[in-house]
Amino acid sequence: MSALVSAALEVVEREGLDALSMRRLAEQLGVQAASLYWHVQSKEQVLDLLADELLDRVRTEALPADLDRVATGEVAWTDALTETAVNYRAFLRCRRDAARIIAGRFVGGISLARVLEPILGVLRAGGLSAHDAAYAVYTIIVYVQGFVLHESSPLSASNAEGMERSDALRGVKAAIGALPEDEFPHLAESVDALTEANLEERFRFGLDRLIDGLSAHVR
Amino acid sequence: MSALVSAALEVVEREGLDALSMRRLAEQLGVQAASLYWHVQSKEQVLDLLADELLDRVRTEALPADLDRVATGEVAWTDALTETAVNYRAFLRCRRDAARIIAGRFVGGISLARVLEPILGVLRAGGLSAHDAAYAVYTIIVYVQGFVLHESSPLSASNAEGMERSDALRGVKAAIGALPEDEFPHLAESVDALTEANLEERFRFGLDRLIDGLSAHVR
DNA sequence: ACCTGAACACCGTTCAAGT
DNA sequence: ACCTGAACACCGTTCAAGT
Repeated sequence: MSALVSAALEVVEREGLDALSMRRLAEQLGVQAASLYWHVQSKEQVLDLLADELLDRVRTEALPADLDRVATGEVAWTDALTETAVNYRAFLRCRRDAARIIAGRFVGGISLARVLEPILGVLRAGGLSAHDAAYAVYTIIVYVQGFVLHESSPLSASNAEGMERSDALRGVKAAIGALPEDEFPHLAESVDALTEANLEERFRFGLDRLIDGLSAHVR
Repeated sequence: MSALVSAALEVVEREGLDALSMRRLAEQLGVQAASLYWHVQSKEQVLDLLADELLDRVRTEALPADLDRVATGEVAWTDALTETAVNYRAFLRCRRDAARIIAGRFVGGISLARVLEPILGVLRAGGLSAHDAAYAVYTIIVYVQGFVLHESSPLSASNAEGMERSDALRGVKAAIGALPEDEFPHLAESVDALTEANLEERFRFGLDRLIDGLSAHVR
């Protein structure tokens, strides 16, 4: 990994993606901002390199080790797929702003290929056609990235001025509670589930439904 | 709708979200940038207002008119849900940068409540518990937003220099084709489905699997 | 081959001052 | 109640010039 990418990664990890400017990145490298343009074409390209590096870490850190044991019948393909998605979410959650960096752009490089290949293998072993496996892996990725993007998105400025996320959610809950119940009967019933702070269960619910649906599609 | 919000919406529609600066917005209103801060606390708040306005339009423009005919048994809940998701995607696709604006922040206001209420009604009529209906609507929203975010995301700077999206995809396809086939056998089989330019069918595939899974969960 | 200094055309935000 | 002018501390990017 180039010094530039590792410096960029360090800035993002310590100060967040919004703090990553060409000037800040140059400072991290002990160099002037203008110098970066000898190594790189634009800030966009820095973000591409960052996304590619993160994708590489997805492969080494988030892909379960036993994906190849699906083809041998030792592991159920639905379980392998679930574990992959759960690990991917965990990865995106723990590396600062990783979801924003990866989801915001489409880098069709070798790193993506290396991530997709084993997952496609799991789906093929599960009995999906090459066509459906492509669609399925895309769907899973979109769901996981969309979920993490949502759960780590800033709350609206109005209800988030330096607040804890859970406090802000309590505010939303209170606001829903104050709505006329005859106009919003279903919302009133579902408010607790909608404003839970722990999204673990919610993630699993959607993922399980999705994989159930894929499983039913094979039969 | 306030003049400020409608001006902001106009700038976004004509020049894109990236062109929306406080200075550009002020110009649109025939005023100095500093003046905006009498009406609004920050740019963040402008984006919140924008998201809220768009959510209001989701309700009036994207929610199917016959959602209440699910409760009477005239319309199948799965069909109503599918139509809602399809319409929502179409809405996000046709209003410039709407996905980025809405997905990027969580505005727990009345506009969101008005969107969620009828969808929750559909799910409740379909037999889901209040708890599961909450999870299900969240899952659908995450999937649709994640999908549109992905399909309208910029391609990496390296393969998108002023290129058409379809040309860039052809480039990705060629790159995958050049990979050693013994190392990437599944990718080689799935490359066509992965690099299709038309995402209509792909969207429906994931959505159908998801709603199938929800449907199976009820029984 | 790699870096600097200086500049250009921008940002979001604040604040005293105006009407 | 609403707006301006000027300023502050930033941006990404270019380019001649340095070593």
